[in-house]
Parts: sequence; structure tokens; C-alpha cells
Amino acid sequence: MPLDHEHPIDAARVADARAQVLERDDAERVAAMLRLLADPVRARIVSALHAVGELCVGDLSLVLDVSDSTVSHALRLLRTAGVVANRRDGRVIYYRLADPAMPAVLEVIARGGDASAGSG
Amino acid sequence: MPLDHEHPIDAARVADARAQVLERDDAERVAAMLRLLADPVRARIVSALHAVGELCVGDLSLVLDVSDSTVSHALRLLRTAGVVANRRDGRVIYYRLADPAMPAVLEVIARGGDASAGSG
DNA sequence: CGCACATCTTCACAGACGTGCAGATGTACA
DNA sequence: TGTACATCTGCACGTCTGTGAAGATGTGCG
Repeated sequence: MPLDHEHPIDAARVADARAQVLERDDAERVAAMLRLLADPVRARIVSALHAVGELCVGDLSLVLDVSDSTVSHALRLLRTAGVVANRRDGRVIYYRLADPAMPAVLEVIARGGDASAGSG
Repeated sequence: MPLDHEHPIDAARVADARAQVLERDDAERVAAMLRLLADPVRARIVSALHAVGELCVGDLSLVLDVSDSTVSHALRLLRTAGVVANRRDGRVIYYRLADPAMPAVLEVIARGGDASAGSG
């Protein structure tokens, strides 16, 4: 049970934290975004697109060595969320990144918390 | 079905991507880290600790308005992963951030992809 | 010791998630 | 039109995950 809502151990700090903490709705949005990257296949898709600009589904499936069905499922989530965009060239559909925040997140994690200096 | 592994549409780009893409193991690690933040409660815990430095479990439960059991469960995951550390003061246990990458990730997402300018 | 308080843990379960399969859609070309 | 190819979608299933309930652990105090 949450404590009585009446007995914070450090009331000032609690008030301070309450004022600055990510709000419920924002946290939900942030978590939803991060959930997209919290899967190895999707993270690697973002990584691959970040590396070479754009790739079609079949080539992506070759790069990652996973089934095209899996790639397609993953791309659908990313596309719906606005993380990637696509263009069609004949029967081939090329995907590219549409949200610079995603590769940035991967870099921050990979580099261990240093968020300064961009793509090296 | 995956293509034949023999018919990339852009072989050069595939080779290029293969060389630069996040490897399977690394992707697994990155995804595991991000999964920790891909939950509203844990994201808010990181946010709160980032805001005020340290908080005990009970106060955290007040700040977030969730049960202390939920906070404790969440903290265990974060602690096991090295995201937070704690110190004991009597019966009260204070938690603080131990991995600067996590709040950095939250900021990158919140700011929409601008990864420059670090913490503070 | 016994009691109160803060935190942790075990168990159980509903809900979300990732993936393969099979078929559908859409495009190109003859 | 029919075939071949690239991609997408719906369904089903095993697995993972977050949470609450209830009790356990650990600490301080008298």
C-alpha cells in the first residue's frame, strides 16, 4: 500500500520531485517511443538505416538475417510511430529514418551516457 | 520467406550496412537497457531521481502515486541493471542514479532528437 | 524481547509482445 | 491476361512482463 500520503520522509524533496518529474502522460509517450527501440530487430533496423540512409525490406532482411515477415512487422510499428518513412520504386519499397531522436538514443546508450558530440 | 540470400537489390549497400549495423549481441544489450526505460513507472523513477538527486522508496511512491510494491519491483530491475544505486540510513533506503545514460536517453526523447548539450 | 515502520520478496495471473505461417495486395513484364 | 517478385496482413501461439496481495526481512526503539 502506498504510505498514508501524509508521511513523506522528506516533504520538501517530494514536492520538488513532484514538480519536476515526468508526468504520467508524457511518461507514457516516452515509454511508447522507447519500447520501439527496446527490441533487437527494431534497434538494428534503425541502426542499419542510420548507417546507409535507406534500404528496402528484402535487403534489410539480408542485412539483419531475419525473415522478411519479421522485418515487415517491425517496419509497420516503426512506420506507424513515425520513426521511419518509405518511398516506393516499382515493387521495391525503400525505408529511411524519419525521426533523428531514435538513432540518437542508440548512440547515447552505446556510448554509455555521453550525449554530446554527434555521429562520429 | 527471406530472399535467397543471393539476390540483394543493392549488394554494395547491403555489405555496407552489414559492416556498420549494430551486431546481434550489442543489439540485445541495447534493447535490454532500453527496455528498462520503456515503462512509465521506471521512466518516471529515473526522471524523479534525476530531478532531485535521491529519494527513498516511500517518498518515490508518493511522488509517482503508485504502490510501494510497484516501486520496489521497478527499483529492483533498475538496481540489478546498475541504473540506480542505494544507500541505507536506518530503515530508510535512498536511491540515486548510477548510470548517466538513462536520464540522457529520456532527455533525447523528450527534446525530440537533439543529442547535443549534455546533462544540465 | 515485542512492536512499529520501511523495504523486499514470492507467488499468481491478466495482458502485451514477437514471430512464423499462409494468404493477400500491388507492381512489372510479356 | 498470367506469372514472378516484393511486400504486407491476419491469425495463432509461446513467451515475457507489470502488478497486486500477502508475508518475510531488516532496522530502531523501549
